Amino acid sequence: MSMKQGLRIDNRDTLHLKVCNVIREAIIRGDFKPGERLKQSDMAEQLGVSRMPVREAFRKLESEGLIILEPHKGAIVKSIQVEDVAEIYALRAELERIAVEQSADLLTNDDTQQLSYLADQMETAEDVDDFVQYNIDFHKLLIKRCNWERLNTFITTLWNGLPQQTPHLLEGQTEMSNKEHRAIINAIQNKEKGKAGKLVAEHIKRTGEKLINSLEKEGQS
Amino acid sequence: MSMKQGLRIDNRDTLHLKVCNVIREAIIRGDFKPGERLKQSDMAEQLGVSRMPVREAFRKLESEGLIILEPHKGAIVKSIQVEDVAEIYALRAELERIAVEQSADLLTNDDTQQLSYLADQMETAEDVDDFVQYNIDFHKLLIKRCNWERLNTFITTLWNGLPQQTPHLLEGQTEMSNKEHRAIINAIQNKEKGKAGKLVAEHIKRTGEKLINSLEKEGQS
DNA sequence: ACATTTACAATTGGATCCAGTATCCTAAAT
DNA sequence: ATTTAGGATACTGGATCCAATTGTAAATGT
Repeated sequence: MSMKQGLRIDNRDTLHLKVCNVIREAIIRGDFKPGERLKQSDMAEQLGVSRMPVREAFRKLESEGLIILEPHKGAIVKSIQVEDVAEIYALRAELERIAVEQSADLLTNDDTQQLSYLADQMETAEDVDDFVQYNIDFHKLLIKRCNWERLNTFITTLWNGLPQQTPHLLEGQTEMSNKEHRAIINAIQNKEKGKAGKLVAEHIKRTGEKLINSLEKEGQS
Repeated sequence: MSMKQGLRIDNRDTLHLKVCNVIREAIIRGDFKPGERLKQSDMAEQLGVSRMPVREAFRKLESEGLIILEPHKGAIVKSIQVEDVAEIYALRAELERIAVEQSADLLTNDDTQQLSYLADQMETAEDVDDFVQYNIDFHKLLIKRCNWERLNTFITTLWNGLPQQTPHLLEGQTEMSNKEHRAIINAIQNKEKGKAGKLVAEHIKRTGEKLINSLEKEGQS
């Protein structure tokens, strides 16, 4: 079994999986607006496949909470209220705390170096979009070594739960986040997993509250 | 639009939903053993439907974590290790704590009366199976008024995660549980939702540890 | 005798076809 | 004029059919 170089067949995923991924990305990117109706036939035609893989993709996306499927009616993109944001951040705080506690001891030196690197990048990031991407990588890396499968899927579901187009709302609070990131890294390097978890939870809670504040202000205007 | 009397059509669920429910019950009941292979065609024939609704049901069951679908291979019933039990109870403890905090204020008088009733039933239950059923109802009722949808589905997933055939392992620790149930009810009646949540979490953690102990002892024998 | 290859059977994945339901529009009736 | 019944349309849900992949077992070669 040599598998020397990259002469691999493009992608051995099944079709409905590819379809699912494409649609998921589109929804998270915001290409399909909340409340928008998604038709199997249109989607199938656009992607150049039959309706079947689209149907299966829709089922999966429903289970991930990205769309709602009503019998005989079809799929609509789920829309997000402020209360959803509150829920997502509250749950993220608790679940990622647990995940970090599981993961912390198993992080390699490479991992912690990578964490520092990402913190550097965030501190010197030019625009907010970059910051957001590094931030995502940072949080994903923190829990990378957590072996609890259910926990991981729950967290991913929450991450996918809100379209990633809110970065501008985080403006002007990056300094605080950067401080907290450093504190988290410290705790991990000192093998204080309990503390690391606690810091992560507080960090998420705080950013959640900030985000909700911004949303409510924006709603009023 | 009066809708006076109950002349309703039996069941307007779509077929794949019915199929899904039937299979789920069977797995949870333990009719299909962990590791067992489930064939679409067999299942379809047994249920008297085509393969199509079975396929869709399988997808849903996979998303609930009850089976594993490997491409071009098929479905196998997920098997449970001790570590899974640890995960499930740890997550249940935290998530149900949050859910109770959300739910507590919204519980009606009827609800709390029903809680007391269930506590009574558990205290006087003859055999363990009855106790287990009342216990399930009790915990479900505690979080009944929680409006966080994602949280509810996570908890349901965890509940379905382990086949319900472990009651005999809980033997001889019902007294402790009964005490804890009463304490929880008290906290709720006193509108101390934080305390109620904490008690629930501790209660779940404790039963989880007990269960794991029993499993490990059983494993050795 | 053992390893490797090849052909075949079994099963899932994908496409197409048909049926049933929901929605929208029009026309009729009060 | 407004409401309601009827029907046309369009979409989803379910059945069937075909293709692709995997595993097994036989066959061939070393």
